[in-house]
Amino acid sequence: MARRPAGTPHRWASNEREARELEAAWAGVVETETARRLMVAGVLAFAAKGYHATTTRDIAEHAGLSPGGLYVHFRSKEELLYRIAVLGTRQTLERVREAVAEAPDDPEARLGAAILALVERGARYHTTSRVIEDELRSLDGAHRAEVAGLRREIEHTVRAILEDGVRRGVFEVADVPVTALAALSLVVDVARWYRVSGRRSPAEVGALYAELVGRMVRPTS
Amino acid sequence: MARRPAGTPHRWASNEREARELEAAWAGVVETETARRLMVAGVLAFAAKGYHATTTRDIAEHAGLSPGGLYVHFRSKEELLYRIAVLGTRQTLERVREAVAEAPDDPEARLGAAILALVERGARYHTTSRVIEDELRSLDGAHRAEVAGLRREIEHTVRAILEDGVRRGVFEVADVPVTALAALSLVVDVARWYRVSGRRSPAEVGALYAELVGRMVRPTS
DNA sequence: GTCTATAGGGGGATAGAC
DNA sequence: GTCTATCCCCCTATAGAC
Repeated sequence: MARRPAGTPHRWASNEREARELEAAWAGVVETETARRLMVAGVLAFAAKGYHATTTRDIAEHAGLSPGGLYVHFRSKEELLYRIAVLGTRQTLERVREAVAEAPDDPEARLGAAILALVERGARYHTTSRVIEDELRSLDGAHRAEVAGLRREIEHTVRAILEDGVRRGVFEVADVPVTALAALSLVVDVARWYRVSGRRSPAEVGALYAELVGRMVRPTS
Repeated sequence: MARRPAGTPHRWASNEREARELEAAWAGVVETETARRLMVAGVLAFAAKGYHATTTRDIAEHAGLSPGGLYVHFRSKEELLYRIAVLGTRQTLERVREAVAEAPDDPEARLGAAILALVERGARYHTTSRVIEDELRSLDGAHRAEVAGLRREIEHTVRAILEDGVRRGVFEVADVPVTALAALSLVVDVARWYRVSGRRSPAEVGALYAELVGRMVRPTS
C-alpha cells in the first residue's frame, strides 16, 4: 500500500485506530479507494501540522502516491479539505438526528441522547473532528458556507430541544441561545482534549457530559 | 502611524476596539512601541487568516514597516507568535488568580469568580484568545511547552477549587478532572463564538456561564 | 490512473546602504 | 532602526509519457 520501506515507523502511528475507523466509515461513500485513502491521509496530516503547513507531497506520499498523484482525484488541496469537512460534518448531523429520533419524546431524554451521541463521536473521531473544527477557515467562501450550514443544523437540533423543554416546563434556562452554545462548546471541545490513552472511554465521557448538560437545564427548585 | 493612504479602509477594522485594548494592556510590558505594534498587527492578521497563511509582509505593512522591518524586533515569525501567546496566556493566568484571591474563601464564590473572570476576558479579548488557542500547535516545541505550562496552571486553579468544594461537601461532582475540563471548555470556546455585535456583554456572558458551571457542581438533591 | 519533471509564484529571512 | 533589494527554498499545480 504505502511505499515506505518495511519497518519504517508510520509518521502518524498514534492515530492508526482512527484511520481504520475512518476507512470503514467512508467506504462506499467516497467514490474510489484511492480518493478515500487520500482523505484519510489528509486528516492525519492536517491534524499533525495544520492545513497550510501540510504539503500535497506529504499527503500523496502517505497515501502511497507520487507527488502529483493527488490531483487525479481532487482539483486542489482545498477541495480535499472540503470533502473531509463536509463528509465528517454531515455524518455527525445524521448521527445526532438519529440519536434524537430514537429517544423517547421527552426533552430530558432527547437532550441526553443528543449530547451523548455528539460527545461519543467527538471523542472517537477526535482527530477528524478537530481538523474540521480548526480548518473551517481554510475553506473557500462557498465551501465554508456549506459546512457552516451543516453545523448550524446541528446547533439548531440542540436548541430546539432546549426550547421544547422550556415550553413544556421541564427545563429552566436563563438564556436558551447562550445555553445551547454552551452545550455545544462542551461537545466541540472534547475533540481538543480527548486522548485515547485517557481514563474514560468515549461512551463514559458522553454519559458524564450528558449529565453535566442535564444539570445546566434542570430546574433548580 | 500606518502608511496606508488616508481614507483606505483598514483591513481588520472590525477589531479596532480590541486592537486598542491590546495596545493598552501591552503598554509597558513589551519593550518598544514598534514591537508592540507588530504584536498587535500579528494578532489581527493571524486571526483573519491563520498563522501559516499570514505573511511577514502582511504584518510589517500593517504595523507601518517595510517588508523586512519585523526582523529588527523579532528573530522570526514564530517568535512573534510566541511572544503573543506567552504574554496573553500569562495575563489571563494573573487575572484569574487575582479574581480568585479577591473572592471570599468559599468554593462556590471562588468558582464563580474564576469563571466570570475567564469568560469576560475570553469575550473581551476574543480575537487574541482565539489566535492563541488555534495557533498553539504552530509554536516550536519549547515555546509550545512553555505556553502549555501556563495553561495547565489555569486549569489547575479551577480544578483545585472543585477539589476543595468536594472536600468541604459543598460540591457534588462525579468526576473532578473531567468536570474541570468541561468548565474550561466552556470558557475557551467563548472566544470562538463571541461577537461584539451580539446581545450579551462580556460581563453578562460571564455571569450566565458562572451560573451554568455552578449548576454543574451543586448537589442535585 | 500513475509516473517523472517542471513551471511558476510566493514568502521567510538576510545584506548592506542610510 | 529602517529602508530596498534579493537570495533561496519550497510548494501547488500542470504537462506529457507510459
